[in-house]
Amino acid sequence: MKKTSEKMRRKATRGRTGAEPASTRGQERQARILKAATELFLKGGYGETSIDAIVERSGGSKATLYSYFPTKGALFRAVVDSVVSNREEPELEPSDDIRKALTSFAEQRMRVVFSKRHRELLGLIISERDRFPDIARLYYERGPQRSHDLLVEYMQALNQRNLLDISSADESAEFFIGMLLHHWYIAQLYLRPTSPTAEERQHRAAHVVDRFLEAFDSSDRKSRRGRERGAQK
Amino acid sequence: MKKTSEKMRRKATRGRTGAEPASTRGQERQARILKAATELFLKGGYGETSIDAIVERSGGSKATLYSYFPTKGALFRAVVDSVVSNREEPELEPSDDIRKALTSFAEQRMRVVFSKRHRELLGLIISERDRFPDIARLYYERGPQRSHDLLVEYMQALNQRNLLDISSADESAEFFIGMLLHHWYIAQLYLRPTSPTAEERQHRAAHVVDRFLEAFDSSDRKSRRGRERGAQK
DNA sequence: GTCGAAATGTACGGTACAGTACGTTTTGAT
DNA sequence: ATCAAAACGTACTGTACCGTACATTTCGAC
Repeated sequence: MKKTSEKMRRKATRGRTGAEPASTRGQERQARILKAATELFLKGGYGETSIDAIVERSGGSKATLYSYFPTKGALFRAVVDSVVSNREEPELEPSDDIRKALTSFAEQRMRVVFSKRHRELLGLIISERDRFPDIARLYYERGPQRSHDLLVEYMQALNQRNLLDISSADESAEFFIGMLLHHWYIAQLYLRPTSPTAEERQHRAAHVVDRFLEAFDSSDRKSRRGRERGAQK
Repeated sequence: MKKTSEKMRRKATRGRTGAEPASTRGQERQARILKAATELFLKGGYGETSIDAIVERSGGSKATLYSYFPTKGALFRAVVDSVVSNREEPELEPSDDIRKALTSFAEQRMRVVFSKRHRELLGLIISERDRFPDIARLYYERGPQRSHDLLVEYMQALNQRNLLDISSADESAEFFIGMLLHHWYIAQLYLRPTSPTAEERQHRAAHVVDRFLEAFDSSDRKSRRGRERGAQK
């Protein structure tokens, strides 16, 4: 056992901590594994995706995989965690132009929720809900919950300034999002649908905002009734 | 061999066909197996439920099971098929009292959709959507689709008689159901929630119908605005 | 180029499970 | 009581797969 100073220096510069990948090489390996696992898990689910398949796709070896992720479940957690965390955050520009703000929010939500990636993610999370309930909860809080809270906050602010006529901001937000998403959401869950086009999303966003304001905005009431009348199936 | 008349009569009444279970005994065995399989599949999912477990619970033997259901997948199909087919059908009493009709419809839908049985069924169907896409489609058509169509039909009728002011019955129905179900539906999917109580369901049904009529019923407009004002969180 | 750590490949242990084979027991009609 | 069909139970086959062991190769810093 010799203590050569070079090695000690090297070790010192790295600042490695037990868990985290030390070198660039390690990071790269780990990333490759995570990527392969993500693709396979999203496509095939947990039970149907074998470690061997992940190893083969990642190009690495089984032992390496297990040196980074102690178990299949841990790898799964890491995958879903990264996917959930790297998703587009819900945003709501708190403009005074209510129609514009709501429409933009609506379109953004639909773009995210009805994307291919999200569709795969949903199936995965629901399928493994019993095995990994904490993951399902994490998703719920970062996704639907967060989006809901954002909308509630905005509506409460508007309500206090009498720009909106709402008895319960909570319920109004639920209604708005329900109108917007529900129908396509279940189709997405049970059929294997194609995502709506940008046009369809815009169309729907506009209609939902119209109806919503019609029911909730006292000043705006009955204004655009004529315009809507013609151009719908 | 004596031919006593009683027995011949009995056999004649049976009318056995090749596939179908001949005797009472067979029917009973099959039913026991199906029941056990239903319970286990609904609770644990497809992959997690083993044939041996089903056999054990049904009290029968493996060979018997395989004599009725050629494969695990076939048994699963039979299970989901029976559960889906024996569900409560969506109903809509086409009364002229719009509020009453919609409210009753709404409460019925929620009672079904947020029942424990239905919650389990959803998870199962979504989880195995890739393995059994036809089953998912069957469920969708008999459940959400059917309920939607029913509502559309009703709304179109009302619209033609100018009792409702709707540009697209399709869209209106989507909005109504979305307002009604979406929020709790999602919670049910991602968390492991308790079903809403009868009171909560009534409360929500009333609110949804109110808001809906406010946005869509030209005659009813602005009538109950004051009443709603107080008693909401 | 040298050396140690990281990565690889392969093979294996252990286990869980779908489906089959077959000898034995139960059932229910005559 | 008798007899055939149905049900049973147990053991077995084959397979898929998680996780480990280990001997060998590659990499990257000096």
